[in-house]
Amino acid sequence: MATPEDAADEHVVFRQYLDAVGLQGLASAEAAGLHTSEWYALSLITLEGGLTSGELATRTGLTTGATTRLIDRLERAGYARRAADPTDRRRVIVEPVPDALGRIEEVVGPARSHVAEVLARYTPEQRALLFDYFRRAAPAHRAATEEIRKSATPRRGRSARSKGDG
Amino acid sequence: MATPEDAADEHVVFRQYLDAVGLQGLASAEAAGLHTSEWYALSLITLEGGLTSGELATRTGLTTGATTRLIDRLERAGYARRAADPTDRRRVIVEPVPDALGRIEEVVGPARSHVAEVLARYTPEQRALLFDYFRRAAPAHRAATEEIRKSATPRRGRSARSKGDG
DNA sequence: AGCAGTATCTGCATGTATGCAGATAACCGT
DNA sequence: ACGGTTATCTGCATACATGCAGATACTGCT
Repeated sequence: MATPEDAADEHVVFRQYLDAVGLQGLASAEAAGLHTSEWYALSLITLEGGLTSGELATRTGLTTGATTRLIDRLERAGYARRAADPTDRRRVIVEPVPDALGRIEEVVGPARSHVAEVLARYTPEQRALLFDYFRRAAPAHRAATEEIRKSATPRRGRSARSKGDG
Repeated sequence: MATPEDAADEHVVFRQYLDAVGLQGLASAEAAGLHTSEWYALSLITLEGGLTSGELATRTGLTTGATTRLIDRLERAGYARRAADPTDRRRVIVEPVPDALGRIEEVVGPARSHVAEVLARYTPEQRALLFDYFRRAAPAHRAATEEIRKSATPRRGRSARSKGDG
């Protein structure tokens, strides 16, 4: 289980796995009727429980103006809502609608059952190990995301164009 | 490791894990300078080694016209290229450029190292189990993706509008 | 050879996400 | 109370992905 060949194999296996999970996320987003920026933002606010518009702008890398529209869309789609910040009335706290998670779960449902089938083939001890991994890997992936986003090459249509761009 | 509370816990852990992986995929796509449809298409062609334009259209759910443009963008971005089908000269085979995978790996690099750190904390036997899971889970996620895409509610701006839509 | 069917590409129109800059409202220190 | 600062929103302009319909090139059958 540790020959050089296996290492290369692991490489491929892992890539394909990440790919499959990522693509499933894409499909989920689309099924939920959300574009990636919206999906990303929704993920952020559900994870944090709520973020101010400005925070959301920073985290998504969008301008505050674009973020306002993003929140509009999220609200219109029924996934999030604006709430007042009791300590600062300028601020807008964007929080997930109570059953936003439920609606997402519904979309992701098929995935869950397919994976559940796979998980069912393991012993309780093995499952425990897997969940231990999930627990530890999630923060690692989040850290990686931060890193990737920081290094992201601005794309066509993104910011940093020589001309006005918009 | 199997009380009802843990089940709920597992639910959350798994959701957050999937979320983290999915978001990392999004970040990778963006870092690669690709939109989600392009990322998805690229994934398909690398996985299959090559697809005809029509096949790609079917698999992505786009029209053939939109697919042509998609291929254009993928080509322009240097990830894919058009090749002639020797058996049918009408056909165009879209295949990944030789080092497309390498460029993607580069983008995903940070993720790999973060996760590698996590994996390093396990024993070889445990790692073997984890990779066994990756191997089995990937097809499950792909199946789930298919299912989700099939059930996908056409979104605003998508097809199935009462009027011309475009 | 001719014709119907098929695969891809192109022209045109549209919806939409986004950036930028200015407007508005609220906070905070003096 | 006032002025500077900060948070969000709105108006305008732009780029772009996509759909649809027609054009073009090729295949396979008769």
